Amino acid sequence: MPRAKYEGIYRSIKQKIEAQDYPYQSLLPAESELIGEYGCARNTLRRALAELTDQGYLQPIQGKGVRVIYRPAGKTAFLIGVIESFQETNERNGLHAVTRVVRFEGIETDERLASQSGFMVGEPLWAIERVRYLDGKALIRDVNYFSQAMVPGLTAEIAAQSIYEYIEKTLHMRITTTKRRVTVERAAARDEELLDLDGYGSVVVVSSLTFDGDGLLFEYTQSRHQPASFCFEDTATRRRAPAGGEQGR
Amino acid sequence: MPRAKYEGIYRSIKQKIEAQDYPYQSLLPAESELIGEYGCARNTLRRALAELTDQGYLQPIQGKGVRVIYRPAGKTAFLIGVIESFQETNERNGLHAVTRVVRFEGIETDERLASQSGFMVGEPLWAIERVRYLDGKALIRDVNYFSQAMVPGLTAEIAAQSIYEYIEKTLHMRITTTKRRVTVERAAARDEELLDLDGYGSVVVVSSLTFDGDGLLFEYTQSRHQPASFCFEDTATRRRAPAGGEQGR
DNA sequence: GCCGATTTGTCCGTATGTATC
DNA sequence: CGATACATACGGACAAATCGG
Repeated sequence: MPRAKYEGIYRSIKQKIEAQDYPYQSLLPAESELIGEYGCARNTLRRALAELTDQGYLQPIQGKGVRVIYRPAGKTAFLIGVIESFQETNERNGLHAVTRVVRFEGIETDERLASQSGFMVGEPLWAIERVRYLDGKALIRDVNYFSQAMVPGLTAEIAAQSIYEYIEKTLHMRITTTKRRVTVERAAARDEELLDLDGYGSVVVVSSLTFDGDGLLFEYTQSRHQPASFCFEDTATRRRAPAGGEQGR
Repeated sequence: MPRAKYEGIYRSIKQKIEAQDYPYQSLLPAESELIGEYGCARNTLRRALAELTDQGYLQPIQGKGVRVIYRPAGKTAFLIGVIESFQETNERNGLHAVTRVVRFEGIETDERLASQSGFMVGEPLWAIERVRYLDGKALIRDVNYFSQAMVPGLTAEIAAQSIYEYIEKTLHMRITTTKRRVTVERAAARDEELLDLDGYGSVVVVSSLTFDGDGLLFEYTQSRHQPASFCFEDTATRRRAPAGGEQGR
């Protein structure tokens, strides 16, 4: 069960929202009521609500209440603000996935890679290239670089399964933060060769940096997607002032 | 000035990180020290740190400290988890932008639009189509639908400037939450006609729903980008367990 | 391996400010 | 104006993880 009380509350409310027990556009019961229901302090409840707000489920309105702005959506390739492995994503969406490893070797970080990734020049890395098939079509080409020092004992066999599972279950390492950047590039020759591009001349490139539980970089990955199969969702909130100057109003 | 104390602390620390006063990979001073420095309660400081953690600046490590994982990056088209208007984005990046309105009319929500956007069938909308030029090249085609009831008095002239500025400054309405979805589509005939696609046969489509301060939907937009000029960043954090079951470990 | 100091994580209770109705 | 609801801030208590002796 959830280690933390606020997390249990978070899950409970999230579940009620998804079940439309708290329907779209309705107001949640007041904080004071929820506090009674869950038997917790105000701060604890508010922490749970804050998380749901960040994920685009709720919208608090001062002096009025907390509005539900979640609506059931179609299946998507990514969850909002959450790290998921390729495996996990497809299991969640009920798809049959196959991975083929087309390259696996030890290399040393060169200048170009260092500037892209943030690894030190000369640091030994595992360079892995994999093609991901969904329902028989080659849709994603992943190029991973893992620190050899931080992820020892990696093999092509593990790469064919789930590297994340190996890292978490076997090495007992915690994956905590990932920074992603999404761009679109013209398809390289190797993209054309390995992927079913279906007439698209371009690929969606998701570049990501992953940090472990100590805040140390251990992975740099370029994930190149066939465009039609790519989808990404995000929720943003408006901050106070647009950076520059504060005007009175 | 920042209304809230935690926000001042947030900005101060953020600025020190960006100035590499707290360098990449270093540990922040302990909470107890920062509390002394800012003269605040622990919770207040922690709120500021939490925000920086969400934005990918910090990585807290229980029992150890808080690690800085921010590195100065190149200019990007979008900020992480923050709502910005087209105008604001380009001012921040020092680019010269021009907007041309190619369509402006009142319509009623039909079935198809209702299912995409969440507006009620029959609800009167403003339908606006605009092309955005950066340094003389047509890079973005925006198709906006605004609720007439919630955004009265909209004109083509305002659309040529900044609709968000009109909404916030004149209507005194607050923009609070935006849900975005990023996909890639083959270029439509109208994309080819209006945009400088530079040989790309596809466009990046950012569909977004925007809610006002009361949690009510007032805008649905499709923003179609020339692929080369598109960039999107995100920071994700790993949650406890992958949904399914809790295994002991 | 244990213990104690340090540091972050969670939770509580309370007081005050501010927006809505 | 008062009642209600969310927003901010404080201070304290204990738990859990890390690290060094």
